[in-house]
Amino acid sequence: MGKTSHISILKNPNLDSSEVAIKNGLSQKRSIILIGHCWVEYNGRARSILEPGERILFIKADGSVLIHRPTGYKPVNWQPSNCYFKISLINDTLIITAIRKKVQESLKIFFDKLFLITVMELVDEGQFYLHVSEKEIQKAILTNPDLLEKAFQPISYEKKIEPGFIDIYGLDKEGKLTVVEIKRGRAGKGAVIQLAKYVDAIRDTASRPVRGILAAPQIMKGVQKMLATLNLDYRKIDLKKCAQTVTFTKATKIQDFF
Amino acid sequence: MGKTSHISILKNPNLDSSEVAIKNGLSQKRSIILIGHCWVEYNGRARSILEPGERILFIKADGSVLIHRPTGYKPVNWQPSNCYFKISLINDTLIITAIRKKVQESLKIFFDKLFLITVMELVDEGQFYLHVSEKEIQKAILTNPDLLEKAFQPISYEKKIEPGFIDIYGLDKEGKLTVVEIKRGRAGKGAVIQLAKYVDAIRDTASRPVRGILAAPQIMKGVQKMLATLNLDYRKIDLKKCAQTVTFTKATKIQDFF
DNA sequence: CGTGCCAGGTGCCAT
DNA sequence: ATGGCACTTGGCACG
Repeated sequence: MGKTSHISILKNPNLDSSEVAIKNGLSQKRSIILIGHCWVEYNGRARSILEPGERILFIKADGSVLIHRPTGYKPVNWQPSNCYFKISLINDTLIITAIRKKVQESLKIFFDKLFLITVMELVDEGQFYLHVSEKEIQKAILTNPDLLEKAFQPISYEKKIEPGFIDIYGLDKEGKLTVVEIKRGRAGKGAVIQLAKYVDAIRDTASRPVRGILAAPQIMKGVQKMLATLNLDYRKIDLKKCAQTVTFTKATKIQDFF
Repeated sequence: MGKTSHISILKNPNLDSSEVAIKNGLSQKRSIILIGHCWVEYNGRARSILEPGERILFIKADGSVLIHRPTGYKPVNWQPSNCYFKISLINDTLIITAIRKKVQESLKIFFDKLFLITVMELVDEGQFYLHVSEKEIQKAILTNPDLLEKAFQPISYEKKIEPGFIDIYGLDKEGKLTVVEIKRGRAGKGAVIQLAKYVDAIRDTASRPVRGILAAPQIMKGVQKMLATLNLDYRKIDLKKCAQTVTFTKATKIQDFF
């Protein structure tokens, strides 16, 4: 048993001491990494079976579970946070059951050999910032409407109407009611359909002319024609300019623009 | 430095020896777990910054990368398999860069303190089986059409028409053309819209009566009414029976049914 | 809680 | 590569 500042390690533990270590770790809300030979059963929205092999089991302090094979960036089995655990040792097999009760789901991991147990308490207060999401494009356009179109005037955003939410709602330079649908990637037919629905809905309620703009950095093949048919517009969005417009700080909230 | 069958461990290593251990591990195609204090930059389809904190970095033998914070089932940053690495030690900071060249994306992890390095070679030949996906419901209905409706006769599946693909296409016991849309979970409005589109499309081309069936284990509130309005049917699917119908082997392919 | 929709979505399979 | 769509999707926001 080695111990660093806040990490405990067990090398080649027997299953009895493993059981104790895991139970202690869980009760103390530590994160736990188990490396060993195991097999897995999942039952819930679907069902799965993973045959025996050497894997890494990762249980986080918040009760999320990941099982990783030696390849692939995605876990082979998992359980989102807030599940509770049952640990038992039956017939030389250590059984870890992770249960989620909201959606009746259970994950059972059976270990017959453990190579390494790491129990740790990690301190992580760092903020995570993701830039140029759809929300940030929205924010950028609200901050600087010229990014969309000269003299565009936003009225509101995330406006609720029957089919869903309108990304941005405003007036164009002619003063015509305008519905803007934002896509952060290459916009496809789906985006056009969504926009058309919103335009129709607004036209019904407002009973005056309504423009529809698809705002995206790129559109897929055929989308331009589809837009033309439906009498909708496309405005190319410059992600770099959006990124520059949106401040590099998290502090400014979108609400601050109104 | 401790060593088990195929796991090497370094506790509280200095950055110099860490650099060596990581480079060796990578060149030997091992999986590596680093636990330490780090910050992260991601640049690619989007951009992100993760401020300093204690995390787990997991590099797999196939060149995939995961960075996990102490909470949340998803990695905060990642990189899919087959990326290549650059390791450098600059100003008491160990910098690990994981680069994917297909889609120009890079992930940079900066460590100023490492608590634990684990380098391992995992052997995992076990098969993974997943059951009762939408595909398997489809397979089950094709095998035993009574699971959908008495005397239903499938004609084809994944039939391509203008708006997309029809899950199952066939004749009901009256010989009427029938479009089946399958949902593996609780079907919502979206599923009804999808089904309606397909029914309309088929009606246009076939110019004879067409039935539409929504096949799902459950439907959401209001969907029944929506179906009634659009003159579409709902057939409840019994997932247990589907699971029994579909053999518990991975070998059988859906093509074998035609 | 359900409903809607985005995601660095990912993954699979089709043309 | 591009397109269409499911996913144990997860996650957030909002009525």
